[in-house]
Amino acid sequence: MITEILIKNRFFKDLDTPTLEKFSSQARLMSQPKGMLLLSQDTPCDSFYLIHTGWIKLFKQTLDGSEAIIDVINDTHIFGETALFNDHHNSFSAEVVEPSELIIIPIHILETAIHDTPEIALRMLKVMSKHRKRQDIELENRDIKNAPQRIGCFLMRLCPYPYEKDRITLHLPYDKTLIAARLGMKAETFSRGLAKLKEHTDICIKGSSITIPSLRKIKDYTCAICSMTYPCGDL
Amino acid sequence: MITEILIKNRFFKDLDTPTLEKFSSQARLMSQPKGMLLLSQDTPCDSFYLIHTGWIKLFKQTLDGSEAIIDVINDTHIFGETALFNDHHNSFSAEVVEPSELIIIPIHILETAIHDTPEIALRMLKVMSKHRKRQDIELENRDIKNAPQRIGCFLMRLCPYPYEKDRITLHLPYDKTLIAARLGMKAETFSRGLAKLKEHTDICIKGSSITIPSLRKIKDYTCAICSMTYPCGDL
DNA sequence: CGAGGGTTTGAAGTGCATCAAATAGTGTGG
DNA sequence: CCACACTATTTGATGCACTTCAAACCCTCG
Repeated sequence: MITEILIKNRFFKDLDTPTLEKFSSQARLMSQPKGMLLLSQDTPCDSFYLIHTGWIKLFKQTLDGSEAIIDVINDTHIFGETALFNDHHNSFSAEVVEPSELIIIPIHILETAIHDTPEIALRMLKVMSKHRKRQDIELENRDIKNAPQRIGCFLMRLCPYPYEKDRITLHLPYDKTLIAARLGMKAETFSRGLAKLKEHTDICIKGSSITIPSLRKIKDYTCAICSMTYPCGDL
Repeated sequence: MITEILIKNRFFKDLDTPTLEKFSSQARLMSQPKGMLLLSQDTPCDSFYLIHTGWIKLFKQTLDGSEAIIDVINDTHIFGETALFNDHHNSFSAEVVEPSELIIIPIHILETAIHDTPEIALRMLKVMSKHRKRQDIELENRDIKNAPQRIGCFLMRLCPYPYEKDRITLHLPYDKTLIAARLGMKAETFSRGLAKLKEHTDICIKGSSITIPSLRKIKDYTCAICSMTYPCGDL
């Protein structure tokens, strides 16, 4: 079961059997309800996680009690592995925001695998490289896109690939309040921004499900000022 | 000469001689004037750079002609290495913003070294991990700090370590316009923000040199809402 | 059905951007 | 060494996007 999940993931796919075995033998699959805190910023941590299903919020807590969202990630993503290069601490917290099934693996397995198996080190580099690109885009988005445009970008990235088909219906994967925070705005701004996006692109909003009659209109409105060329690809 | 520069850098220090030799034999030291474009976004690139002296701006160009600053980096930093995991392209451009001495190394050297030398892969991971932390903090800063606070944070990180000494005079490493962009604000906002910071912390501004009578005041004003604990360390 | 959180809406405030113009600073050629 | 040209920076006035505060609405779940 666990092995099956692992080999479907880019990071573990097509590894030689002994290496894969090292991970799978120590991995545990677990279900976690909404609200569960998995990592606590600056606290020692000796495991990392692979998301099988669900959504996880990564965030930083500040001295005055507020929080800054770093990312909200779902299946195929790994998190907590940064502790490896940070004295077994993570510089952020992680919380379940939608019921999730996670694979938890002792980080020392990853540590020795990186040292002993060049292929693992290489894959780790690819993971980090992808993350870097993701964060670069996020910074750019905050810099140059306004609220409705960031929302449009968010919606487009939720659309199943290939994007070509018209009339896509999707439903928001987690609370609007959290989407707002993820996009660096307040819940009220998100609400109003979505309304403005509707004016421009004829999307239809019913609670948490959204119907997009024309992706091209969203693209014209959202991507015109971006450095990425549509489609943005998997990030 | 080149070897001496390399071994002073965290990434190349204490490597075994043959490995170091592979890099140094193919490395070239060059001086580049302000304004020189070193990397162009989405253009094939087969070298990466180590900054010896000077400052380099990494940025993304958007379809409508504006640009978003990803980072502005100086000595000991590496850039362009991301092409390795991106089909020999970089997803950003790089420009010299202060006269710089750079070491340029063919990226295939790095590529084979990563594959053949576990130690190199490991160091690469550390570099990327550090970069990740840097970007996470940047995102947080944009989220929760206002303009004067981001300026304060920027100034504090310019201060020589250890920070304890009072009455530090430093001078801004590059144009105020660029610092503004780096901090995600306009030049006018930077100017006014610096003035506001002065009200709160008694810093003294003379052109591009700034005297800080009390680091504690800046810290109180700037770091109170941050997730990092002062001092922020080397990032 | 009712409590409590998520979401929307309205009104008012704030911070930053924009536009415009003045000032300071820098490098150039004479 | 000076005057000019050009850029960087500052300052002022105004506008807009987003936030804040407050209240209503809605939805879900016990």
